[in-house]
Amino acid sequence: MPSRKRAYPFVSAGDADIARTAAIFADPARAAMLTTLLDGQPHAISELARCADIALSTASEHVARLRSIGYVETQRRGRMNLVLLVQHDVVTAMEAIARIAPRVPVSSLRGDERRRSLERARLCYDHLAGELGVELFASLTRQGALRTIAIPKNSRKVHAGLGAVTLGPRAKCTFKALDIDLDEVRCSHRQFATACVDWTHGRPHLAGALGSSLRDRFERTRWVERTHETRALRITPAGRRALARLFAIDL
Amino acid sequence: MPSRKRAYPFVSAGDADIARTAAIFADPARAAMLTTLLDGQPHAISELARCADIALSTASEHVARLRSIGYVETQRRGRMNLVLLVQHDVVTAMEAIARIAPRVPVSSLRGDERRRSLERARLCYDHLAGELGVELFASLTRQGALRTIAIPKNSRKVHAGLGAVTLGPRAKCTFKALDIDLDEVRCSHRQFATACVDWTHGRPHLAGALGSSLRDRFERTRWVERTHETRALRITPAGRRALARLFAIDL
DNA sequence: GCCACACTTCGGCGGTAACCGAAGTGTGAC
DNA sequence: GTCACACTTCGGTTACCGCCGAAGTGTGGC
Repeated sequence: MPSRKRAYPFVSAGDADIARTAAIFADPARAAMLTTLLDGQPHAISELARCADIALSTASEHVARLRSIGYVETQRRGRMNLVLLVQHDVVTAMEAIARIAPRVPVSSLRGDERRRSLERARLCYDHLAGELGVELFASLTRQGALRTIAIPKNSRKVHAGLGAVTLGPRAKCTFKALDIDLDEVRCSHRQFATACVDWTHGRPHLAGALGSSLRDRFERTRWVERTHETRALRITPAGRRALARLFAIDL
Repeated sequence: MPSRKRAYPFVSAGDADIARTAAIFADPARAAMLTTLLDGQPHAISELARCADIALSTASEHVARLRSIGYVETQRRGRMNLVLLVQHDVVTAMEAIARIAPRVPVSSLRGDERRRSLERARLCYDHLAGELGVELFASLTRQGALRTIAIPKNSRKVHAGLGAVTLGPRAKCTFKALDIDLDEVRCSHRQFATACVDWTHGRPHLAGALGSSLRDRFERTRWVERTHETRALRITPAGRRALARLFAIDL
């Protein structure tokens, strides 16, 4: 962060003000609040304060700032003030930053019930992760809906050993059956489909716009349900049946 | 930036450390240096210092930090120390941040020679912009190599009035003729193809991995040449001929 | 009316980190 | 050797901004 307001150097005239924007995400508390908001649901400010482990007054100030730049909108519900993420490109930016970010060491949740439910099925930003996400990715690849492209040998940097993800020959059919309109997904300005390595299983799950749509589909049809204030997901009986029928997955 | 080292809140355990990573980009000087480095060329530290308008000693410190986290590598050349961007996902992150960033007001370069050459042809991060970039985008769309998808009416947010960009029916043929391997381009982890609105012309030019490849092709064959220490590009006579022949463009 | 609760605003504190100049290191030219 | 030059390291300064608690506002319940 600048220690002094500087004149902007020539190179950035007419360009985007990257520094000022990155500063929004550069605070742990704000980043935690935004991460919570990535799920697309409205959250009370007090809840965001708890997520970020800061005083309510501080959280309120952060929300005011995020609102002033148009990232979130707030809506009074009784005496609560619900916060909703409305600038969807924020998701893209956070995903891109996350790709080059080191992982926060996971130490606090060892061996208990909570950890097991997170390993089973959870949200990773706004897409499905955990065993559920990993198995879905594998199934979609098996049935030819997704294709992973091997990295060419002359590539300079190998990103966690993963190639790119594109649609396979059966994509249209598979996603149509899931009521997902691929053209509409493409219209989101974020990375269309990408693989994200799961910290619980070390195998890839589907991220990007397509991953988000898939998660949306799973939630709308109540194949999975949110659990209170964690990112763990509960797979419903209907979800279990759908997984077996459509993806040959038995968790 | 944190004013105090905080315990990371629960929500981010196992997740990426977004705040610490965003902090790298959150300083105007570092952002300017990185923007300069986006062109993929090696730059001397003194040059970066000039770009960012800071003391050499400060620039040296920034480079040391960027090197310690693996974003750049340095290589001694005589008494100079050349800096090269090696973590390519940094480009993606900066592009994603730039998309949601306000523009730096462009005031200092009105009406002079420099401005005109920037309007003609220049780099926007690592792809072609200015009249050249805008006309190329239009030509590629005309000949069916690119296709822009209209935004569906129910979309919540319109991003600068632009839909997504995908390949058109003639893509394979057109890009093969340019010696661009689409599968290889797909392997980069960044957004495959996207439209970026040009600040000089208000019309889109091609960004993303494909835009970068195109720029690379134009440079390798010397259709365009860098000018010293600005992002303006000079179109060579060979480039002019190629533009007329392959794209029916006459600048 | 009264209280409880969710949030907002304000004042003041404190620590991080960006900055610079000066001194130190290493390379190249002569 | 001597000087010039590109960079590195160090010490000290400064200012931004994230933080909190306290006081203020507005809504809902009784």
